[in-house]
Amino acid sequence: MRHKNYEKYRKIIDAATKVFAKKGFYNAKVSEIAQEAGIADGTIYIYFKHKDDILISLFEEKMQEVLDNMKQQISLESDPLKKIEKFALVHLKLIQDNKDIAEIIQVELRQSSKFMKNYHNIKFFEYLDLIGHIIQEGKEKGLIREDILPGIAKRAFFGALDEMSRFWVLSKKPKYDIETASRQISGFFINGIKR
Amino acid sequence: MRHKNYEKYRKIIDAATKVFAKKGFYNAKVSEIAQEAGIADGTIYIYFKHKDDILISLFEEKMQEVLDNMKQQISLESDPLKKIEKFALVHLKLIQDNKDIAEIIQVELRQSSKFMKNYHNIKFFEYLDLIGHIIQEGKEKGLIREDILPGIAKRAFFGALDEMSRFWVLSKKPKYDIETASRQISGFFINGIKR
DNA sequence: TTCTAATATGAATAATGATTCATTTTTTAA
DNA sequence: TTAAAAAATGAATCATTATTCATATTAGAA
Repeated sequence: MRHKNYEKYRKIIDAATKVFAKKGFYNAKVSEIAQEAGIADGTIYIYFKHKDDILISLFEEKMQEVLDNMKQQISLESDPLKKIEKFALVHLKLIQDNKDIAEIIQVELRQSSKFMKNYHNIKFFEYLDLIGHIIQEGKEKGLIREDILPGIAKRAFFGALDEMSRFWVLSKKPKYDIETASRQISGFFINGIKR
Repeated sequence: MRHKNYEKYRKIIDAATKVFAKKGFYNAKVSEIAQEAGIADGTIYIYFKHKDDILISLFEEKMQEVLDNMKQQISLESDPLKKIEKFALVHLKLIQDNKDIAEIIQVELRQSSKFMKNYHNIKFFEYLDLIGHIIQEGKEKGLIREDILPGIAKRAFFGALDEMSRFWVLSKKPKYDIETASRQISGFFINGIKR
């Protein structure tokens, strides 16, 4: 699919991002996406098999961007504890600069587990594993306590950031600025796990 | 509504819990809920205004239970740091013993923000505030650092627990047992915020 | 330029499932 | 015991929308 006419494929993805973010997957009409993209309803079915397929593709595209960006930013730091700080900051910045992505992650990440039992969200696991690897590295360098389980810690840290962004997405006026929130969260996470 | 015949009201709520948990709100048919409850489709509309109303009522009922249970359990501890440990343990236990509730919280808590912009989820905020109050108390007693912001910390802590339960709900075989997970999470949270 | 294949269109289809309501059953109280 | 009210039933309605497809447009090759 994605080769024929990449421009139009992108246009549909972008339109769908907006519409899904505003209405949620189930309340978004395919015709709205078409309208937002400035094309006919039927055209969508040349690029995507069905509505679900739009969501999955969109999610993977977005996650890939996020992933690439995060990897790049993290690679600039060498100290694992600094990497964790950076992760928090970059994640929350991303959410702030791109609420659509945040909403999609928030709602659709949960949806997908329900309406597509078989769709395994590889990209998301990769994202989680970025954190897992940092923690592993920290343990190896003796910076992080031996008893910390990366499988739990990575989820806890992601969950903390994710809940914070859920809050932002919902409230009109963010109560805390990115730097404060990110400093607090990575702050007590790091204090909590360091040797 | 909820006075006429509380038994049947409960029966519908219970049926809906099962069906929503299995299929998710949008894929759950009202007729399935009726069937599960052993009543006619139309009967549901005697007790609830519409499908959304079932979800909202159900959510509030469940949250009330969770809230009462948690308050009770926490009150048994006097040390704020112990209360935090207890919170994690009770939360995760609840999830394990009652996956239906977990799934509803996971998916519908997010949904609701989308499909009912006006529905403000008071019960959920109350739950979050339990954590907030504990942290406040800990600060007052000089057990928790002065610079910790309860508004951020409570969300981070809840988020950590919630992401952990998401993982459980999704995976067939839980990889970590409740005690380990809860000890880890409350462990590094407490280490992270204590003075 | 002209023909063909690839794309795009959007009106029509067709399935779905929430909600209603005329009818039946059950409960209440006189 | 009986009549009125309340509760329950489930078949019929009715709106909603994803998807299809016959037709039209565009692009590319010859």
